[in-house]
Amino acid sequence: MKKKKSEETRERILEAALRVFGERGFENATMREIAKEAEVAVGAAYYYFESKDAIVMAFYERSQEEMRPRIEALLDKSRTLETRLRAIISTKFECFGPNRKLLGALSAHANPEHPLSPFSQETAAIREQDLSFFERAVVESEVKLPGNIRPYLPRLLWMYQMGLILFWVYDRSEEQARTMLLYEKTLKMLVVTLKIAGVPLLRPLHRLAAELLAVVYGDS
Amino acid sequence: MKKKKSEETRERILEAALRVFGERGFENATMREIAKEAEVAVGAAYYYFESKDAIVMAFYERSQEEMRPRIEALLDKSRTLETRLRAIISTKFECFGPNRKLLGALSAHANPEHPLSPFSQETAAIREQDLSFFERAVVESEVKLPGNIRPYLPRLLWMYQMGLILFWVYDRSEEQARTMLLYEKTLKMLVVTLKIAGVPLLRPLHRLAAELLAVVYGDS
DNA sequence: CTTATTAGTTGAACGTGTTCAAAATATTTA
DNA sequence: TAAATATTTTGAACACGTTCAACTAATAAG
Repeated sequence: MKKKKSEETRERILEAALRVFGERGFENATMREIAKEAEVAVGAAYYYFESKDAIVMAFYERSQEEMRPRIEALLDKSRTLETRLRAIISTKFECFGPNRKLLGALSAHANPEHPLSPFSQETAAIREQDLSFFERAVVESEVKLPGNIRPYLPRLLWMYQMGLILFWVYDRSEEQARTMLLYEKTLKMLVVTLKIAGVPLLRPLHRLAAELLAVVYGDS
Repeated sequence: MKKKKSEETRERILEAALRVFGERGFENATMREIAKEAEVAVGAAYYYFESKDAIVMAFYERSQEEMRPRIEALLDKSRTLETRLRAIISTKFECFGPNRKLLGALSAHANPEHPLSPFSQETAAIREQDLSFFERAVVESEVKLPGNIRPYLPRLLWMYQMGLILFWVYDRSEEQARTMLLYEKTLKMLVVTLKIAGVPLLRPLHRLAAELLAVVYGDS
């Protein structure tokens, strides 16, 4: 017995839940059906997971664990900012792919006070780790940016990613083709923008941008 | 009897609901309590409103009706893009002010398939009218912008507004001071950006931006 | 005025997520 | 091994949003 039996039960419930979510969607899936599918009583599901939402949280966490090594490996191989960003974001698309619809039923939660929101206290740990990928991508690249803006770049890129994922989640086009176009074009724009960011013409924007970022992210 | 009695009942339920939402928050407010507060049976609330969400929808609609004349009057008086934008957005802040917290409980819905989402089919009418304000603001201003980007400007500004409102809704700072700073600084950046948008240096960005917008907003 | 039709109102009942006291099972202690 | 303790499992019960058949009040038709 390598794994504790309770660990197996937990896993069985999580798998059952993802199956039912996939069939019915998050809202229409009932805890009773999930329990039935996992061959346990309703109460058992609540013994392992605090709530229906918490099951999804567990899914997030498991996904993050799966993606981390893949992303780290790709980051090791990549040199430019562009390829680094591709490494991170493409991996997300791939790993979340099978559960894209589930994500859609969830991202109903932009509310930072909602436990499932990517901006909430509860998801802080995951978010911070994710941020560290962008920190690496930036630090290990040769991006020239005013010193008062540069510290915010990782967080900006993270936000950019979140927006892209949100678009993707609700993208109804074949194979999410629209998201992919968006992905290509915005990434190119990003690169061009960073390239010309140092031009004197844009100086007045720099000060404003720095002040703006200080407001948004506190004075840290 | 100027107003039909049923109209009064509907109004009474709506007011009661907003009171209870204000006290308890949207999630914690129960239909039973709202009905009690309005001195009707639960069923009556459902006779006038399709669901708990629908009550909020009615609130949206009523707010829009209130704001329209105010915004139109301000637009008549304003000449520059900046003051026009201020007219629209400041009015929102003022009108939604008393119910800011309620909005927070709701904007949990970024999901365009959720009826209450500002991106959903159900809110299309309201959204389109709102968009028309930005169309006016743009058309009646002297903004120089490449022809392939200009058509999208109203929608971009609308999005900018939505982002600002979202930030505001979750702004926990005293008097929402952070949002106000964000408001000032982003607006200034917007103006500066539009002013220098015609510079040749930025030519490569124009093509990318136009393609990008075509992807996002279809080919309309 | 009487009757028929429509508009408004009621509250019990349904299925939901969630709780919890009790039971069953596994583990530790003596 | 036997008893005590901890872990896991159970499903009835709760409060919620919502539905709906039955009822009452208002209005229209004859």
